[in-house]
Amino acid sequence: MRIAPADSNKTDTAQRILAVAERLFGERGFNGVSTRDIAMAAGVSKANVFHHYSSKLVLYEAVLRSGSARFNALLLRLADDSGELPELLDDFSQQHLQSMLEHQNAAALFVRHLLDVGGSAEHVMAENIVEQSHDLLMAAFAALQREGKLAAQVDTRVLALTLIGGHLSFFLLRNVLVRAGQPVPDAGAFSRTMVRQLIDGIARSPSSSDQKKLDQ
Amino acid sequence: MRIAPADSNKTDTAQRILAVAERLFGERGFNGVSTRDIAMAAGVSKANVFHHYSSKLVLYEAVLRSGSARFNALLLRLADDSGELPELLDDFSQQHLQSMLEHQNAAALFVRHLLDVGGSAEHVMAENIVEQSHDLLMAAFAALQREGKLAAQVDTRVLALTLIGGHLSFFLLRNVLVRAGQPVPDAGAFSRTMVRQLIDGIARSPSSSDQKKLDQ
DNA sequence: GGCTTCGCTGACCGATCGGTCGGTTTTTCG
DNA sequence: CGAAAAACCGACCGATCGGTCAGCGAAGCC
Repeated sequence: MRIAPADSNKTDTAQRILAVAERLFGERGFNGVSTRDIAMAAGVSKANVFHHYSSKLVLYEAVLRSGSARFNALLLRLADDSGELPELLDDFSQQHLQSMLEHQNAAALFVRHLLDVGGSAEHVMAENIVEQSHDLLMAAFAALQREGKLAAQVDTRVLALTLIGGHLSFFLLRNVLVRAGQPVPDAGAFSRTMVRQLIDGIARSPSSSDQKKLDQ
Repeated sequence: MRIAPADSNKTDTAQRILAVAERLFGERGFNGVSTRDIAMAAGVSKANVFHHYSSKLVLYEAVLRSGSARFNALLLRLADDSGELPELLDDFSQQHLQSMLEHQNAAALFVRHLLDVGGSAEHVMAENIVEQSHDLLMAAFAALQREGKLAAQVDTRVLALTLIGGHLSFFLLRNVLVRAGQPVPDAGAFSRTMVRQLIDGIARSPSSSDQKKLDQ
């Protein structure tokens, strides 16, 4: 508590354990990582892990919480955005995808949770966080629609799922795509192209939305 | 081998073990399921599981293989499709999403694999299957583009990722959406709406593509 | 009939799991 | 300084893990 390190009041060691746990849990899932693995990777004894976190599950929940805190901060920044549709959507898409890739272990963790069927406490927690961000995105789209920036007949819920779904598949498949040989778009180019195609549609040549720097 | 049961030459018991394993692995992941769990759920002794499958990993790979066989059969049916863009995309999207939901455990299994980082043998296998289906979809889109049914400036790779990404997010989030209160579109309606929005774009009122039964 | 093969089982194995405990070092504070 | 508190450790615990093994009973084959 000397310097109050911005994002937490945890000890250095406790934070290091948390960071290592986030990486390992993200890479291999809860059951794929032992407390011995975490202790060894963090350079401490296994007993010390239990000194800072009373159980493996508690540590796991702490990882989940810290990841969700980061993500919520991102979403709140997006809420009070303004501008025209292409730039707005571009900005959000860009930041969302970049954030997924930057914190890939946390992202993987949440996806893993959505796959699990059980109604466990952590599962519900992960669903709550996802639902919360979904609501935020939906609200933003609804506002766009009210202002006439988004066509009235657009189903905003479907749009939201399509947009974050695109990010999801890019995130999950980027390694596969790399192996496939063809040149792989970086995240920025992918996000930009996807948003452009979403706005203009894929059936005809573009006309309604601006075209300026998109032909790069 | 008496009746040669259509899809395999395995014993009844061996098939039952396989089916149970697919469900459990899909629900909880490889490390989240013990061979005891599988044996108990299948109503056999644990030793019998090892009689039919030499190791847990071999059983897991068998599950993966049977899942990929099903999926490949679906893809091949899609390849020799013909018609106009809206119907074509609608058909593919419809069947792909429906297949994901029908075999949700297999789908979950593949997603889990894409999350894992290790270059293990099963991981590579899962990536190969996904890459293969990705290539098939890409080829179909390229043909559409050659025939002029798809706008020339469309990036087919991005389109493919957007489309299956939409399915992915629907698949992952359907439980969350249910909890969210608002009416949840069924898979068919979701797929139809997504394809329509992809074709027409979201920025303007539709004109180029047909509109007939979409206002349902 | 006998003899082999096959599906199947309960009992057991060493290894590893999450978690605990007693004790030692380091830090904090009056 | 000295005492209390917090950080940290090696050794250990019962439970469960994946996997093995000797043997049982029914079916197929001569």
